[in-house]
Amino acid sequence: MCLNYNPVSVFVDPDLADAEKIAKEAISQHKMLLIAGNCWVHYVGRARSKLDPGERILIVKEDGSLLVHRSTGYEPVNWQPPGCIFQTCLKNGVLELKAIRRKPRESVSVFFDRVYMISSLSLKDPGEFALYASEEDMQKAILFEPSLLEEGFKPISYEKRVEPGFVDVYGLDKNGKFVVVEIKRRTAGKEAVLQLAKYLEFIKGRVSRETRGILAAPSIAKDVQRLLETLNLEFKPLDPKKCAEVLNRFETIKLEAFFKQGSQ
Amino acid sequence: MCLNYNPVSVFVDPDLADAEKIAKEAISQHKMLLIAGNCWVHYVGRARSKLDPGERILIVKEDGSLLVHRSTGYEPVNWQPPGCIFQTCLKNGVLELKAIRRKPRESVSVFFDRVYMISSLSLKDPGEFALYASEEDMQKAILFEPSLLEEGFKPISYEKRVEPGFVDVYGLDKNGKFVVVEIKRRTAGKEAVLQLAKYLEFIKGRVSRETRGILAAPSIAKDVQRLLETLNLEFKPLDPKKCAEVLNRFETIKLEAFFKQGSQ
DNA sequence: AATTAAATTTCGCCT
DNA sequence: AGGCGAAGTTTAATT
Repeated sequence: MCLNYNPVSVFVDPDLADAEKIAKEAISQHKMLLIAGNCWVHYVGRARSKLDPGERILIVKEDGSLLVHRSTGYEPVNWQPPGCIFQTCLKNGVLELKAIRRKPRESVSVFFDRVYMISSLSLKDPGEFALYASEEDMQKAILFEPSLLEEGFKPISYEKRVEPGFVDVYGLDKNGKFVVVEIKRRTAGKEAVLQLAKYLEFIKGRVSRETRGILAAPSIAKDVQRLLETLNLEFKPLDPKKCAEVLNRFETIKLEAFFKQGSQ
Repeated sequence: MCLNYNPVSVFVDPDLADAEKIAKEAISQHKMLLIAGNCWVHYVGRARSKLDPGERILIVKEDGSLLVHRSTGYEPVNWQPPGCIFQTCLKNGVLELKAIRRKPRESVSVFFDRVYMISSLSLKDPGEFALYASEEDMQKAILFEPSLLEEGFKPISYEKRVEPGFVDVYGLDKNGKFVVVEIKRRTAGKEAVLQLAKYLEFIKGRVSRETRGILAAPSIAKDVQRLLETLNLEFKPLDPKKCAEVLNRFETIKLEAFFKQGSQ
């Protein structure tokens, strides 16, 4: 009835007393808790709701958030945001799991009379989430659509090896000057400016033409902007959302080209 | 490594080939699919996103919706609304699960290199979900706050047994007339009107005072309204949300009274 | 902390 | 099916 493996423990068809023990332990140890069973739900707070009995999935996350999912629908039928306090109570053959929140004062109670499966999970999740575009995507977008950087820009190469590291994008402006581009996905900090300065220094020593250094990022702090200007570098606002639109457009074009080719 | 019980099958530490088989089967049979494992996610569509590797929960529901949940946060990090088409692909030790939607054209791909647990579930869920107030709650709200029905209304009893069934609420109006109230949670239909008429007919035969029949519901269809008027009955708009506010207020009052009592 | 604006908003009601 | 408005909206950014 029980299986353990690395970050997960699964119990199938536990009695409600065992289920309560497992749930209590998972919650107190800040593990993710997952229950499949027959339940009904009461919510009182900003609004109020009742969910009549049925088989559903309950998730309690490490941060004290709660989700009740039915077998259909993208949205949870009931939920509670992070930071809840939890109580469990086993009485008359019913296991109650209550998630309480203050500010606003509200609570969700889930009542189980059957638990088919209960699982506690310790999930390690260091992965970064990048909406619209990662730094790599922003680089790709500039290569697809160089005018994102400035009118007349012509990329020559990317991820170019220079002594201190790799130059994100490297090219010529409309006047034939060499341009070194450093891309940041978030508000550019001092490090980004210094990095760009280093790369430019290296390039200057190896090229006879005039050079420019451009820092492309969604935004830049005022004091960092001053440093940038002191070092004779430039800032270009680059919106990840705009980059995503460019990438989607080009991928669609590539896709259409593929279908055209395929149909001939 | 595998446990079966009634509506759920759970597989712990399956190899990716088994996981693919289980996933394919669950999806084709319109069962709910649940995977815990190490994964990364790409989304392209209205927007675009990348999620770097980490341990997460994937849910595919019967209706073809998809959810990727991290260990924290109330919202899914990636998702796809109901009605998706699914593809799976096992290649180079990576299991890809792709959910495609048209209109708008978008797709979410989840790549697993480790599956800790995979489960398919056949959940039966007939339970009704009532936001704000169930019919019973609306009845309770009128008893707490009779002016919800009309100014001067005085409830006498509720769930009163009459020959054809049970009268929801029963009382006197400000002029001393008997009032029979029929409550519906949704737009009132013909049945509700006929039911109220039946109850009122029964009451009329047993009471010497004048009587009124009031149908309380969020709304009523035009043709049903005509029938209602023909039968000399009345309609009173009753908003479940307003009822919920009343109930919350009274529960708070009851709670405060309880605490006052407790502290003395 | 409070206010405002955006969201892969979603969802329901109406035409 | 498309458009509008509300949501237990939520969430992030800004004052």
